[in-house]
Amino acid sequence: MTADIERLLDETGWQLLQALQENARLSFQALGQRVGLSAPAVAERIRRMEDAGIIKGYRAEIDTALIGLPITAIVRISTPMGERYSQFATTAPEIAEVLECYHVTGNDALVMKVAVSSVKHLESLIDRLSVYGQVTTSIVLSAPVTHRTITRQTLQPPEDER
Amino acid sequence: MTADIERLLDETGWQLLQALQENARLSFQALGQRVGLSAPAVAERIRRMEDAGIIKGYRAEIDTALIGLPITAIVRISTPMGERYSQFATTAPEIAEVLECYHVTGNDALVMKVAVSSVKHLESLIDRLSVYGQVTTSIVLSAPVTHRTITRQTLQPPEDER
DNA sequence: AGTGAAACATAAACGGG
DNA sequence: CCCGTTTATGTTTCACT
Repeated sequence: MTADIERLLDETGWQLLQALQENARLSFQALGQRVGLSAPAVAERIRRMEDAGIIKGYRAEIDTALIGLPITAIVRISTPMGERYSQFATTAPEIAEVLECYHVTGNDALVMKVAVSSVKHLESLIDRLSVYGQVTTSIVLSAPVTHRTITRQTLQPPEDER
Repeated sequence: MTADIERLLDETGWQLLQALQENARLSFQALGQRVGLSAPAVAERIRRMEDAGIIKGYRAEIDTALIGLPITAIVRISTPMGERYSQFATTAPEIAEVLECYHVTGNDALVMKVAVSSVKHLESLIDRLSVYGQVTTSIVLSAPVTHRTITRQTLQPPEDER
């Protein structure tokens, strides 16, 4: 963490980040009231956090189940893939059903979160993915945590665990 | 998908959803220009999508690596957990490092995405989690896809796969 | 469901401390 | 680095279609 970024993350910076994680459409004025700053001051701080790359963007969160994608699954692709990995890294973004994709250590080279409209749709997706390695599919039953808000606290493991 | 919701998801509705997934801070006026509607009309449509639950919220996306959480990992907890699962479902939201947590089918009862500040921090987290079952940890090396924008197309598997 | 205009609120730009 | 003011934009309400 550069000194540059550390300077932005004082108490006020964290309060702004937290507020924007909870509701990204809050006005600068509303944000200012929460943190005790004027709207222009807030606007400047947020612009700097955007420029520094701390804030990567603002996104509406959509209920996939409600709009016709009732099944969410975690799909892992294991098997040594060799050069097929770099190929997959470029094709993954083109598979519409893949909401998230991670290249990870360990036996499973790839872990993905996917959303599909039916079991048949899931089957066809698995077929398409099995070209790249052995596919393991786990259907999501429930999600106790979806998008945890990151706070200053998240960074602070207990004293003896840093 | 109820008829109620289907009515909101015409061409314009999808365009608005897409725009808000890309930039949740766009003004109603700016959105209106994109979709060829007046600002009040856009405000109404969005309010209805919020009320229907299609839009669950608006969140700032934070770069975890930049703010002191350089390690992201996918953690799975396997092992039959029996009644310990329901216990975990309530404690998971209290573990600050857990960004997402899913209860899934298959051998691994739980899949989580976590962010930590160091290897030592990761170790301590794994220790805390191992109470609930056998823990498998995969460190994220890269993320070819992080938050895919859901479009109408996502819903439309090829003809013979519906 | 959508428009256009008016009243109101918020944002951006700029100067001052 | 923050505040306050001014000018430009954006939001909301409402009468009308």
